[in-house]
Amino acid sequence: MKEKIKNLIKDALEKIGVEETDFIIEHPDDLKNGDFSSNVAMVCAKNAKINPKELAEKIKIELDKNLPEEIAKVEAAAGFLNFYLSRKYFSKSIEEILNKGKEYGKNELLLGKKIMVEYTDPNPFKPFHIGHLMTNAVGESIARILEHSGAEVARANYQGDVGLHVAKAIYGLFDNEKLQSKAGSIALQAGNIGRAYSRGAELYETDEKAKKEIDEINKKLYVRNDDKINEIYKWGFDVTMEAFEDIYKILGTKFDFYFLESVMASLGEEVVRANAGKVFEESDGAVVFKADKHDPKLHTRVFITSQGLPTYEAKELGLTEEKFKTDPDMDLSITITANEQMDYMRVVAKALSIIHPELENRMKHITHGMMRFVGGKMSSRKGNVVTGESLLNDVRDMVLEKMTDRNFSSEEQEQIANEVGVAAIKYSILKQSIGGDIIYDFEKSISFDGDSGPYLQYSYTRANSVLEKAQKENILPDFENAPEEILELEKLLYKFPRIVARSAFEYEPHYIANHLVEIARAFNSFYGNNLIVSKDDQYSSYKIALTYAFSFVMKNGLSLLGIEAPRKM
RNA sequence: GCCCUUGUAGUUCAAUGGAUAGAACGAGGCUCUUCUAAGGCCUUGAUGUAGGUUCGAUUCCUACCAAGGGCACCA
Repeated sequence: MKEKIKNLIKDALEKIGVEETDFIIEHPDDLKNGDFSSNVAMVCAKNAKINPKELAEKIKIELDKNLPEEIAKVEAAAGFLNFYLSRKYFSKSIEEILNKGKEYGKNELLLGKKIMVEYTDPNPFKPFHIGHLMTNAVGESIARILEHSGAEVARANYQGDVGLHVAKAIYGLFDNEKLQSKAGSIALQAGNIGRAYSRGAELYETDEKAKKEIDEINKKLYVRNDDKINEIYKWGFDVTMEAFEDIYKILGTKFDFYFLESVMASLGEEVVRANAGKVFEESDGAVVFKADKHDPKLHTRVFITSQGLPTYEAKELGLTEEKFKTDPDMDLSITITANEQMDYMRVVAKALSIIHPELENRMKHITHGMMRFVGGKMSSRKGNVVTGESLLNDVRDMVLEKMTDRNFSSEEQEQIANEVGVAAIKYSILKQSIGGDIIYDFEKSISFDGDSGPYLQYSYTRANSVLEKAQKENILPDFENAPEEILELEKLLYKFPRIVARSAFEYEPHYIANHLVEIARAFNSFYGNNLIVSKDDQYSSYKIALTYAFSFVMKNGLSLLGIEAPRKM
């Protein structure tokens, strides 16, 4: 449609004899200004030496001579040209949504592209905290949006199975043997290991003797020569990894690849050694990369310590090579982390682009903001981080409380509560642009009013109830006999595919989240002002078709945010 | 000190260089004998400061101010 309007304007300009300059066709922010608008008169006015308003008027007159049936009217206002689409156009767009169903909203922006997305990255032996929840929500949504744009996406998770944090956890487990109990659920055992880690981390800072022992355990872990440590390591690793899987299941993520730091360490070290003298140089006994030599905005970082151990930077080199080994034709490798890692990822990327120039444009680092807390410094109090699991449980319990007056089996109740809870959390993360920090407010993240995940789900279930009633009363959807007035809901629904494309192009899920709130609001308003299923209403069939269209778009949109759409709640 | 990110209603967020800067929460009022009131309707308020580019700047540029992150052997 956009192209069609553009061509109409081009023809009109030619007929008037005004030279064409670059102009745009866009959806105006406010529906009052039409369905499409163009700035053509303003950008061309200067060359044509006419007042923009006059030029807009002239173009309008020319356009009016030959309007296609999809356009109801053209208006010249404040120098803009506003196009109003016709009833026929909207009826057809509703028909299109119903025909495409699940496929509606897909685009071919990335057709045939192979993309790997790495996200979440929790560390075994450490708690899965809400920061991981945030990366997971962002990563899963971006993965789905890319898939919806035609890409073949592989999901990857990179986990720190070696390092000081493991030694701290193991020290904590030795320190308090109760925490080693193998009784109870996986979640319970993993929780104990998390507590052991917190304890170890605290003692490492405050207790000299503990610090020494933890460093000792760390060395033994590296060479793997202590049976007692190896045994507890294996148990702890298995338990925490399994606990992570349970969380992924609730969150709706399934990874295709798992990369472990212990494996990347030696691979990365090899890469650094192979390029020593060329890319890397020695400095104070360590092997470093002086990125500032290549770009003054970057800085020097250590890749291999003076102790001879590879750092995270070196491991990242190994990781990137491994990722491209899974598929040498991969078009893009995306890594999603918090923005505190931005600067050194740039250094790593610089080193990589020198070693592997062919990969330079095939790597992308997307950063999201940090989780901050409102009303309390939870993060600064050691061992008092909000774990993903506790948050999920709290939210689920709140939902259950709210559901007491509904008639569901306990099984149904459990599932719905989980889906609604995850929606509340994910939406509170994804509703805003991912770059900025998120001020995490527990009360708000589980709020079910207004601008929230459950609000979207609730609108969807309402639509479902309407459709069930329509089936019972045997009224079928139809697009032919539509009311003359074009509803706001229709004007929002047909924009969905463009919103998805923009989200994919910018790697920003919040455009979808915001659009879903708009259509939910429009639907709820429509629902409140109309009896949709009614034998006495000649437009009932059209309204039912519209309700179907809404439910498809809402379900598809929620799915792109990684949120389930329950039929009832 | 240097580099990166961010400054928009009381609060949390929107706004591909365009029209009267949008929502939500909060506060106040109305609204269920109708398809789920987790809803709808109405009222209330903002672009950090100073310049610049432009027909037009929340958006781009410069300086300043403020917040957060990073800057050699942690990740």
